[in-house]
Amino acid sequence: MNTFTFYFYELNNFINVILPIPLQKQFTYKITEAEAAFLKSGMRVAVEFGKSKIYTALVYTIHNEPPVGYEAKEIFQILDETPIVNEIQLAHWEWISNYYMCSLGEVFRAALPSAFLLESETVIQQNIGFTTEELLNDDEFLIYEALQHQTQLTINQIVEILGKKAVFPVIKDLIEKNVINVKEQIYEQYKPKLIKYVRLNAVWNEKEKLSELLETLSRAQKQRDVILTYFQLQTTKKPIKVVDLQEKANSSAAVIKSLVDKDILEYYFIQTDRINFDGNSKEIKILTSHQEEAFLAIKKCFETKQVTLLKGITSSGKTEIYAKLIKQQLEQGKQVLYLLPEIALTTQLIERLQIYFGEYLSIFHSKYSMNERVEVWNNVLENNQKAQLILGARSSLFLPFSDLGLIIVDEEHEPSFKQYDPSPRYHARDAAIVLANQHNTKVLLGSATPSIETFYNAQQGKYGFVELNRRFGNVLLPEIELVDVKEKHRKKRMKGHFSDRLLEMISDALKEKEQVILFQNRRGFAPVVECETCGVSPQCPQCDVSLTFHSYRKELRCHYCGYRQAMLHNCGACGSEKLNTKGFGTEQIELELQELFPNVNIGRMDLDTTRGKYGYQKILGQFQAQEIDILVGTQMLSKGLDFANVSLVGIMNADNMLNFPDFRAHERSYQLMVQVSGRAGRDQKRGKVAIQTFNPYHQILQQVSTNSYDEMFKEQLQERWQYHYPPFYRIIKITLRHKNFNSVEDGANWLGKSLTANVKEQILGPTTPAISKIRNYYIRQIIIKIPPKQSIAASKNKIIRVVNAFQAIKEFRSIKLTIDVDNY
DNA sequence: AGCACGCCGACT
DNA sequence: GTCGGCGTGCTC
Repeated sequence: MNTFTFYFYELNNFINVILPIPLQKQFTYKITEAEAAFLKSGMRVAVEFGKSKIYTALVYTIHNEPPVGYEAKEIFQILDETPIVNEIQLAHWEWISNYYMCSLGEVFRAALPSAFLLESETVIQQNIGFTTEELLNDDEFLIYEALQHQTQLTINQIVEILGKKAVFPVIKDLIEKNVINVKEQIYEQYKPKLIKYVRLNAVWNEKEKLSELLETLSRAQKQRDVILTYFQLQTTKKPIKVVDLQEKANSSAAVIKSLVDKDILEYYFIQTDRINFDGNSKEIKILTSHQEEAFLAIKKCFETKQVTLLKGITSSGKTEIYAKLIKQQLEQGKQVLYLLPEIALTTQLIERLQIYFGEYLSIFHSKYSMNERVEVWNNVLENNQKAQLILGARSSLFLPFSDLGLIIVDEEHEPSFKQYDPSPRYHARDAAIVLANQHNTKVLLGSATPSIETFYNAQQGKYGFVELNRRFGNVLLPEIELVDVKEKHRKKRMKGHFSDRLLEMISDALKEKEQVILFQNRRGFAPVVECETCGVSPQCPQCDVSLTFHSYRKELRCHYCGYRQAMLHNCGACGSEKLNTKGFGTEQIELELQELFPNVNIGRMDLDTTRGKYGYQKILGQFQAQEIDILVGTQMLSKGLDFANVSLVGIMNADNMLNFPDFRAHERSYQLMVQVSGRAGRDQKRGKVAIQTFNPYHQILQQVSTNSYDEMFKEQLQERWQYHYPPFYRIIKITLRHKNFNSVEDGANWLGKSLTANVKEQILGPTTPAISKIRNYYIRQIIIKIPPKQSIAASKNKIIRVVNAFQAIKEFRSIKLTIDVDNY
């Protein structure tokens, strides 16, 4: 080695990586010259972090600046041949991290399917053929010896064997000396799916053997049937799946297995993609003149505006317009992202788009398995045709698009586009607009009841605006009737929670063999159980809420922490046996209905009945097949379900949503009621909606019944301005949580004072939220309102400085603090 | 976020 | 006398 190359080697190579942890810092690792030439931004590497942890990190930058103050560690292993994350994504992540005040690592963790992040349970195995034991030092020999008895060792086991913590240098040495390898499957959790096929053993292939074959099976009727079915299927010349054969022959796996055991049949495997479409695609319906008009208007808006809002009432045929826009992009070879709220993804919409775009369409949401998600990711990364159109929930925003032509955000007003719990707390609609900007492409927002912010932006000319006011086939909007429950109570015309008017309407619908949907925005049986004698109701021991009674299992549950206990027989405070229920939920409605209409099939759809991947489909399928006459459910009913035979929608109690303590309660109530109403009367007949309320003169109810979105918007906007809410003021919410009541109290007060002193904005709080304790953590909140025309970025910087000062105080170090930007 | 290091109570 | 509780500080 001459001096020059020696010097060159000393010219160090480093990478900065993103680690999937909530730390703002970047971490620097040392790499070799060869690694520097190979690695690219967006590839994954495994790195040692701390003394005994290995993380999947993402290469961010490659450089030659040695870090000051510490010696950089070397990377452990390179995990990718080519980048799995592209430059646009990285830029987008950076925006999310800045805007939503979280670390890049948190975005990284949320963005990648978990299969791409390796499990920390690292396992080593012995390399076959290593025999030169004399090369090993003591520690290494100990491990080598252990591997003679055990095929694999975990890091913890190695720590035990060696009796010390720093085991990575030893492992590294062993890898270099070719003694061991790190088990591959740790890095690649993704397994391609294998399908089991069956074929005839080659021995029996000749025609004349057939009779001989059947002869040998003359005494096994079932097996004979299978063979005969096999020959039938074989005529199609396609590979025969074991499941298909089993089904067609009306046989069992055991019968086929015994044929395999007799060497008559044999199994073989073909690798398939999990996500496959095998139907026939159809041409998009020709647009009606109104749809065509809207389509052209959208195209026109896109010439000057990056974002366009399509406000189209329920069943105005928005989907067909989307389809035509999508088609144009696909024909140009561009990728399209179609975002939908999670719950809407299980519905007929998928089927419809599948018919139009089957071979282009991939679906991506949280109920898909890890493996399915990796497949979609790879297909998008390689820009494969079958993933050119992505239909997905908010997280599909993070897929590795490289050539996006259009983003559609359908049901734009839906609150579920905002992520609340694990950071990053992003809003998918807003992040989609930024992403589109980075791809230099367009966004179409669609809704029948746009959010106040979006409609305001459209009104201000920031977004393009197109309206579609006619229902497909000119079906009339449902007739909405407000039922005054207070009045009915006074006149004693209530049966349980049903007014005589609603019951009459239900009977009428059932008489016509039509279906009914009843909406109650609360699950369970009765929210609160109260003692008649002393007024005490049972509380959750871990949270500041009353327990909810679920009659099905006769138990009390907490909807915040999942705590459950058996229903009490007498009051825990005074011992009285007079326990009463207050309020009502879906379960109780279902029960009352069963008594009122004993011969009618009733279904219930809420969180409790839709667990599991196909939970929804099952209930909805039954409803579709008209096995269920009345469907009772929570707001999951409101999402894009089209049932031709539903003529009546009943809203059991409009008041509890209107009185919800949130600045959006009125907007949300309006949206929800309009969406639910839209389920009534899809075909020729005009649907009916009954809304039961204690206050029929409430302006929102009036606006719902007269279908006055514009009036609702004007009124709400006025209130937003008056009380300093979005879209005029921006809101950042800080939440503090601690197991100790006094700790949060002190911390929140300190933070509130410091924010007031250092940040000019309106600081509200600290306040105690309506639910002051969850899972034994006491909660305090501080709201920061940023006035219009003030730099949000500057305000955030000031907030960050105060928060850093807060966290530097050791008494407050144990307080869990979350920042939620645009917490609406 | 994890995880190790470090200093005070109930137990073999 | 030790095991283990969770406070505190660091991770390239």
